[in-house]
Amino acid sequence: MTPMKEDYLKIIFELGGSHKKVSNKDISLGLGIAAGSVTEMVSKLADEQLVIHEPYAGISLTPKGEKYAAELVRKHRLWETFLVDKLHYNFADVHQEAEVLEHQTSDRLATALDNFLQHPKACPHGGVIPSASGEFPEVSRVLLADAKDGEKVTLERFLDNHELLTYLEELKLRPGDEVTVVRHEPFEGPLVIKKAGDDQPINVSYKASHNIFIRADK
Amino acid sequence: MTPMKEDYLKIIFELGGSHKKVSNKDISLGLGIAAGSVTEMVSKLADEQLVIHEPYAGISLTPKGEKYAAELVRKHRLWETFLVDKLHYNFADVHQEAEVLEHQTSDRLATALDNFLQHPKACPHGGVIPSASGEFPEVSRVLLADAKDGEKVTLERFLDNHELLTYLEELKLRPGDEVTVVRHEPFEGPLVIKKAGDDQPINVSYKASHNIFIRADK
DNA sequence: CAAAAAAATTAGGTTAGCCAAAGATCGCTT
DNA sequence: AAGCGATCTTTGGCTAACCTAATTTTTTTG
Repeated sequence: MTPMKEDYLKIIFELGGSHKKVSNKDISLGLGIAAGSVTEMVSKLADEQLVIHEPYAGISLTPKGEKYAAELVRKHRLWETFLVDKLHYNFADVHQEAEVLEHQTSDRLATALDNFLQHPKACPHGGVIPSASGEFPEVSRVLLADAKDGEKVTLERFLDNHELLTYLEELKLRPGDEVTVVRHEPFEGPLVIKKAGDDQPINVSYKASHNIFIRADK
Repeated sequence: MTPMKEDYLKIIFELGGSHKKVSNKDISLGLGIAAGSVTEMVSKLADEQLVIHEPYAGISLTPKGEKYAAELVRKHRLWETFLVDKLHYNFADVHQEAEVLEHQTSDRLATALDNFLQHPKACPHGGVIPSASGEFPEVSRVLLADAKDGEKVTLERFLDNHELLTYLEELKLRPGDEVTVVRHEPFEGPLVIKKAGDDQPINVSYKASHNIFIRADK
């Protein structure tokens, strides 16, 4: 298994999990790799029984592929937690470091890290950390962008992207925050929200609102 | 810079430092790569001014190459220290993990690790950790094997080899230990030593005594 | 000191992963 | 239901590292 194959598995996992099929284009855009190259790599992963590829229809992980991807996500998020909790990195900056370390992390090292960090449940931007055997609880796939005006929701998880996290750090938004959706501005304009207990509304860019997952407050 | 180029720099550093020229064959054997491939890679490194290659004569590091190699050694040894001190790895097992992590370690991460570890001077088996700028003090090249009977010395550094380190761990010997040499058994027999404050003598195999560097106690 | 042995270099070929561009397929809109 | 645009696959080509085999240079030795 090479780092690039691992990146493909991870992005399929993140974009679709086991349920949803992912398109070639999603992967192409997500990894910044030409569509033709994606087709080629996906067919290699299919040969290894890690994904199922139905040409023109979509790509999804096999159970084996999903387990592998979850272990990678686990390693990634353990590193992020380490960097923030122990090395005092700021939470927007950990992704790049973790992105390369995850590919070089043995299972033994992941276990040792997990012990050292005292078995964290989630990484700094809200992603659940899968177990050593690749199990992970169901997670929200509902976008902030899709919340109705007036709805009250909790921010669960931010996509792990440097610009996004920097932006959200500036807006003082963190996983776990409770917010009320005020309105959706037209023409891909910002989403206006209010943090619980806060008077000032916050404008969240259209793009950012598609990179934040929420859980509806009961 | 790719991981493989880094491995070439490191082995040239370890086999020859700045003083000695290293042969194509040394590198070929050390990395397990065919001689022809070594020639090819060395000429790329020469293009980048990291090594000087005089065909048929030998290969040596430029100051730039030496600095780069020392930074890699620094990263390697910081990881080893982390694994032993924080993750409670046993000191014979850290080399392989560090070997891969070192290539994925940004300068920023190395600095953060160094702070977290409180600026260790040496790795778990006694190797000096170069500074962030690639400087490193002169190091003992005196073998335990060459100490005189009755001499009192400090163990400074063990070669980074898994079998050796496992053996020394069983003997409960560590860098920094003060020992008195009792006698050299003949016919490549063991070296008998006593640890300071210990009554039991310890037998150190002939071969191991040639892989341990010492500093004479004043 | 020439011939054989050893070491290094050059040459030709492979694989993994990438790209751009051409060609195939799908599906939406009219 | 037909065409057009979007998406996907195929094709041909590139680069980094590797290999083996052939050749060249250096060193050793009879």
